[in-house]
Amino acid sequence: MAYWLFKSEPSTWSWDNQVAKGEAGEEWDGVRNYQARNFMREMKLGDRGFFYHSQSEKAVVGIVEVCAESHPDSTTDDTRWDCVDIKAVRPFETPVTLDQIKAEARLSEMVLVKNSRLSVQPVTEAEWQVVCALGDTKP
DNA sequence: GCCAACGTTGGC
DNA sequence: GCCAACGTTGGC
Repeated sequence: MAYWLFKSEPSTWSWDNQVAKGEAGEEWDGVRNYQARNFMREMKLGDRGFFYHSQSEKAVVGIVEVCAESHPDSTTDDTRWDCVDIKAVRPFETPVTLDQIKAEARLSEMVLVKNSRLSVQPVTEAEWQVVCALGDTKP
């Protein structure tokens, strides 16, 4: 199983919106970046991901699961863009802020730190464990 | 609200 | 195929 991170502006699509979709989950559509799309194409059913709020909040707030593998993005006719569906698994007991992540030496190689603009990114298993521990949340 | 970083587009 | 111009993102 692989681990990922999905970034969203809470004013556009928040953790609460995601939770409201329940088990059905929701398309992670609207991504128009090749790197991000390629990562989504690699995702497998059951892969886990962090749900990250960018902009004002800048914190990992929950855990999601891939519930549909890569398929065409329904918000465009452009065949270049694919996306996956994700569903909420559980919220973080304590959101883990970008500041905390930056302050943690074991997370210095995270894509979130290295390339802050990439909206869908891979997370290593070691990083996954550290962030979950910081958030007092079961991996 | 600003600005730096980065990705994409389009002209050559 | 290169590179300048432009648009967008996201941290501060």
